[in-house]
Amino acid sequence: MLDLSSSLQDYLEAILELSEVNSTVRVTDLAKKLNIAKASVSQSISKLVDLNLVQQESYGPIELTSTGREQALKVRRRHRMLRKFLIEILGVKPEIAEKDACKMEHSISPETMDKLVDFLAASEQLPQEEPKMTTQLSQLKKGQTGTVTKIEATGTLRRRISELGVNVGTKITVLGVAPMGDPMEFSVQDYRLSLRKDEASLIRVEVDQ
Amino acid sequence: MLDLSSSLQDYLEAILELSEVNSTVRVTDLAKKLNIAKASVSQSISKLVDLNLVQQESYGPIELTSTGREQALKVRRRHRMLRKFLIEILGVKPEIAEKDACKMEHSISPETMDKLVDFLAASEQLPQEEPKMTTQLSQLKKGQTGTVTKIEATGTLRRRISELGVNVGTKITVLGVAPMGDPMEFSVQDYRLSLRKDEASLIRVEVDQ
DNA sequence: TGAAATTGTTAGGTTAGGCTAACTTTTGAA
DNA sequence: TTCAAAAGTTAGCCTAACCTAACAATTTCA
Repeated sequence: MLDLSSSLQDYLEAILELSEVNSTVRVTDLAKKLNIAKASVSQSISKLVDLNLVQQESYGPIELTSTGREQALKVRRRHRMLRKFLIEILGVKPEIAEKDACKMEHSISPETMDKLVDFLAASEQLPQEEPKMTTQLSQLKKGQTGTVTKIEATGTLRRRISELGVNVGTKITVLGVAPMGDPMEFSVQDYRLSLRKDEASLIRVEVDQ
Repeated sequence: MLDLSSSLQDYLEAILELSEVNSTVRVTDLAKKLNIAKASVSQSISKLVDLNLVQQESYGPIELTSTGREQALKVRRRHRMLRKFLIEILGVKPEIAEKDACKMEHSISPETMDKLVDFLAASEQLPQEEPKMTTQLSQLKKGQTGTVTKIEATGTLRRRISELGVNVGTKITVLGVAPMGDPMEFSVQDYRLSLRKDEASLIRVEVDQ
């Protein structure tokens, strides 16, 4: 694992986020998202290109390399875990949790992160309530919101889903379905997310209301 | 509350720590503790002097002003709380907890810190075991270790004791007693601490072993 | 299709927080 | 009491990450 500065990690994470919403990621998008001057973004991107984490031809769009994507996913995973912890365990307000997670993600060691994940897992097991009626996420209609009760995917897909911020307890809303019924577009914790229908069918949710 | 950079906060905290162990704090001590070149320390101290947080005549020892001391105590309180949280709640190893707390203390918002303190307080109340035999901390002999069960001090003194890192559950060891029986010298969480005998008598402990 | 608007880059500057080397002041031991 | 070692300061430099201003490339659309 490379030793990236916090700032560069933030760039990677932002590129990842944007690439899931927009078809191309451009300097201007990043500048707006991170609230940094275009010129500064441009310079930082050059650094990331030198590090082989990002590809960009002059004046062209920005794309993560596979190493870059890997790094970005790790960063985001930490970010989301931390936020989840702050919100669900400590009861910090979401806006503040978001900001703090953003800053803390850079100072927390892998060991502590692991313990934090353990703690989250343990606390999720505790409240054993009566079984609820659940459906596949893919069954929800546009506009409906559900709370994830179980992730039936395994292996890489399970990990990926988790990295995308979808975990037991997460609220997820259907934003829309593509013309052919696939993929589906969701909103999770303020992020947009696309999943293929067969992927969504491996996530069980309890429909809200 | 001033808006100090993390680095300057670290200096303040280190000065406070050193001032409790040494009679005077010098540039060299700080340089060694923080692992930073003397020249850099010297410069940073000038900044702190400009900010009225530290007093120093040229070539003389370093002393916190009252504002500086206040700031330093706040920083240390956050540091210790975080470390305590990492160790006691998450079960992170002390060495790692120490390092992480050091870095995280600068990125955590007051709101989150409050929640964290609440959480610690709540988790301390849960395990209600049978009452134990306790004594006043002032009754311990040199070399004995006790676990704090109650702090009977109130108001400012109570706050001060807590800021010094002494809280319910804290292990505290008697390092020695001054010739006249006062003050007493303790070791708490790797720090040295002096308390007057009458202050120590307001802390109840359960003797270890 | 070509000028205006948008997007991206370059040049040059700032600040914080480090560093080394060279200097000055203080201290303490012969 | 004097002078070498230790302690502290100053000068000058570096890097990361930001900035603005000016310039270059690319789109867009009239």
